[in-house]
Amino acid sequence: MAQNTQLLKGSLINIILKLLGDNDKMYGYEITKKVKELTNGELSLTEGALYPTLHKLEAEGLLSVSVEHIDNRPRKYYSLTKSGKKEAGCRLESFKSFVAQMQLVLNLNSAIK
Amino acid sequence: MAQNTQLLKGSLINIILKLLGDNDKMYGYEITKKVKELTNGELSLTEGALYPTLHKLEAEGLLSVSVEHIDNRPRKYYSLTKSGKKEAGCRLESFKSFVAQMQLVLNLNSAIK
DNA sequence: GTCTGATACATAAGATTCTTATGTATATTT
DNA sequence: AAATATACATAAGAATCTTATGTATCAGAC
Repeated sequence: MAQNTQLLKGSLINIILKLLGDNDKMYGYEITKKVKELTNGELSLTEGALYPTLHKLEAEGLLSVSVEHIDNRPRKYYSLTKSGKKEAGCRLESFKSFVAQMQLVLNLNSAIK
Repeated sequence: MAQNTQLLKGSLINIILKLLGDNDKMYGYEITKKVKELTNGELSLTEGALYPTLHKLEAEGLLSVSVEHIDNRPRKYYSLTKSGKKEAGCRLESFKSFVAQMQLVLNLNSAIK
């Protein structure tokens, strides 16, 4: 099943920003499920990486939080703030370009490999 | 010119393995130039990251070195070893799949962003 | 003839980001 | 009753990168 662990360096923030750009509010656990679903189980975010990153983005003012209680359990919904939307736009642009550059490099002379 | 610094986490090793898979021997400085050239200056490897990574891959037995002297200056040519070729195949496969998953996630609902 | 920039290597301190391990607590399924 | 899923959280340690610095040679500018 080839789970791509160990391969997320630097992309976690971009994944979060992208999903919140599309969905307008999501909670942490939901994000982990969503990524698994979107990638057919190939990519797994660990909670140990996710939650601190959400806190960091909140501290930076890119995300806002609202807590709701579902089934007697708290959920923290995150949304992009106004400045978060701007920043997300920039960062995703350059991350997309980075990913494109990676494919460029990886797909040269594919005859050889 | 939007230089994508800060975005290379985890991909450096894969870039090295890919280039050495294609070119059979390269030296460090040449690798930095090659990446700049291939990506039209968008991606720059820093030497502070590159050289330690080459040393590490050598220590792991994936690369072999031969020193040549050009213009009275030493060059260390790196090549994939036998086991390096095997490993490179595996790692590049899963890195390619990771990059593909990234594009998958980044290009959903692009209408919204 | 000296200075700048390119070539070519190297290392070290510090920052960032991830993994792994744990912990708490409730709800659902077996 | 126990295991799994839901839902958050933090902390120690590892891995990987940035920035800064260092050495040394060579080519071209001025």
